[in-house]
Amino acid sequence: MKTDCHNCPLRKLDLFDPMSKDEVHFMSKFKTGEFVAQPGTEILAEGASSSQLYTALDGMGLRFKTLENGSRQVVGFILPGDFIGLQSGVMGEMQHSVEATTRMTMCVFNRSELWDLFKYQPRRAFDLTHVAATEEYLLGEALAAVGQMDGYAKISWVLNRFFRRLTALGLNENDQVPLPYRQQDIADAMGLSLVHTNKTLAKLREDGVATWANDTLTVHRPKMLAENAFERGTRLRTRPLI
Amino acid sequence: MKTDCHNCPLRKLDLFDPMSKDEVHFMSKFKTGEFVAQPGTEILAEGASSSQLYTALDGMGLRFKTLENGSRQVVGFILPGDFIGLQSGVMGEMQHSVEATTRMTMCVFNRSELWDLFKYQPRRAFDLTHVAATEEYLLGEALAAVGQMDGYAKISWVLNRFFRRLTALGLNENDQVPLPYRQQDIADAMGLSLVHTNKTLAKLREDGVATWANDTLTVHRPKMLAENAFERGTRLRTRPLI
DNA sequence: CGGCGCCTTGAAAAGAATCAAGTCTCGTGG
DNA sequence: CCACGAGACTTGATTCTTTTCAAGGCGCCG
Repeated sequence: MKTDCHNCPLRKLDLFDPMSKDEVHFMSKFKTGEFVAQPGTEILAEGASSSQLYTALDGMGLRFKTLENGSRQVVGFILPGDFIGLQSGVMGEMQHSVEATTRMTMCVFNRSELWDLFKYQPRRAFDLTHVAATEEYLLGEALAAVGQMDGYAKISWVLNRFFRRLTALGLNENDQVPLPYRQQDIADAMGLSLVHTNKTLAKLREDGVATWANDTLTVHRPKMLAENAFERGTRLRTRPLI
Repeated sequence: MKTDCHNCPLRKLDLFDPMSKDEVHFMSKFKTGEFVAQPGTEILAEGASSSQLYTALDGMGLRFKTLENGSRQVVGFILPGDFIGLQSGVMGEMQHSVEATTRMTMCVFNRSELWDLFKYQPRRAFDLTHVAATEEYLLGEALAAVGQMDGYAKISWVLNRFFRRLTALGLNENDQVPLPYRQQDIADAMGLSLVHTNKTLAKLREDGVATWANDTLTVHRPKMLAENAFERGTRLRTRPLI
């Protein structure tokens, strides 16, 4: 195991709630190892029951559902610190698939030990519920964007969200953040066609708002981007790290 | 308090997981009273931190977010058995508003006692997390429908969902279920305009699939409705009742 | 009886999907 | 070293779904 929980690089970020010594100790016992997924690998499959749960430590991925009619809905983007497998852990099986976009490193936990967490670490159990509620919140925001905004606002919304999340993770350098996804991924997330997504990105570029090229997103006018996305003045919301 | 947890009418349904004697006892202490909301009343407001949490006992309501541009996204429909206020309980404030559509009766819990649940009832805490994960699952399904389906499929999807949920609650009589919402609510849930929603409902009626009138949904061809909605052969999924 | 809320319907306008090429980059193999 | 091909990105033209606009109808309550 390369990364010991005691010097977890993620926990140091302001984005995540601090953890007590005891909690860190519990987590380091709870963590059974590390797992590296290569780009394009499926980490969890929709409908599958996994005996492992993960926390993304490094790299990026995405969550998606495949419909009967063949289309794909991206239900979330996985960035470092995100917990993977909650549904499998508490409901028995995943309701969406998870795939690695870049090379990903993940902390591995045994599902069978999840019960210990509830039994002996109520504080951590509460945090896990917090994580679940946060997921629900994020999905609600996404639903509102997909359901109510037009194309220009949708793309602004998703880029703004990436910009803010990645900035909180300390990955912002001169208003540039890494964004290794494909346009098709963003299209499938926002319920737009690839062509329309592409044209909308071009418009945002022409408008001098943001440029996304070479796996890098550059935001020239952060305020304008946030306005386009109807962002409310939301302060940084800290959350627990599992 | 009118309804004692010991003879809770909801718990008897197959839809909900059984509860141990001890758990029922804990819940009846956890429940501090009952609350009746009149139609149109706001039960919880987005951004507000409530000191009370609820479980819908009777009646129907809806969850929604209001965007800066004035539009409204319905993020969920509340039916008997649904837990209300999870986000407020664990994250400190609600991320969407909750409103009563019909007259609603709710079990009331004190947020301050939620911690006891985690500390002394790990099994119930697990169930609460299960509820949170279920919410996430339902939102994911809705996101896929709103993002990937066309109007006809979206309306089929939401009607089919109501039909199945209400049937599981024992409210199906001769393929008729109560549906006291307005067309605007369904439109705001599926990201369609009121006009288009209305025309699509007319089409489903003409096609002999389903008729929705007088707060009652009649499904003439359940199989066809399910097919239109791209429903996968999902068996009834039981869930915990809080 | 009047007004308000909700449902219904037709016509016009707009936004987004689809169709159809064409370009660029990068890794592979001749 | 260069031709080749796959995958991703661009762009224009056309089609069609969905929205917007506009108006009328129905039922219920004061």
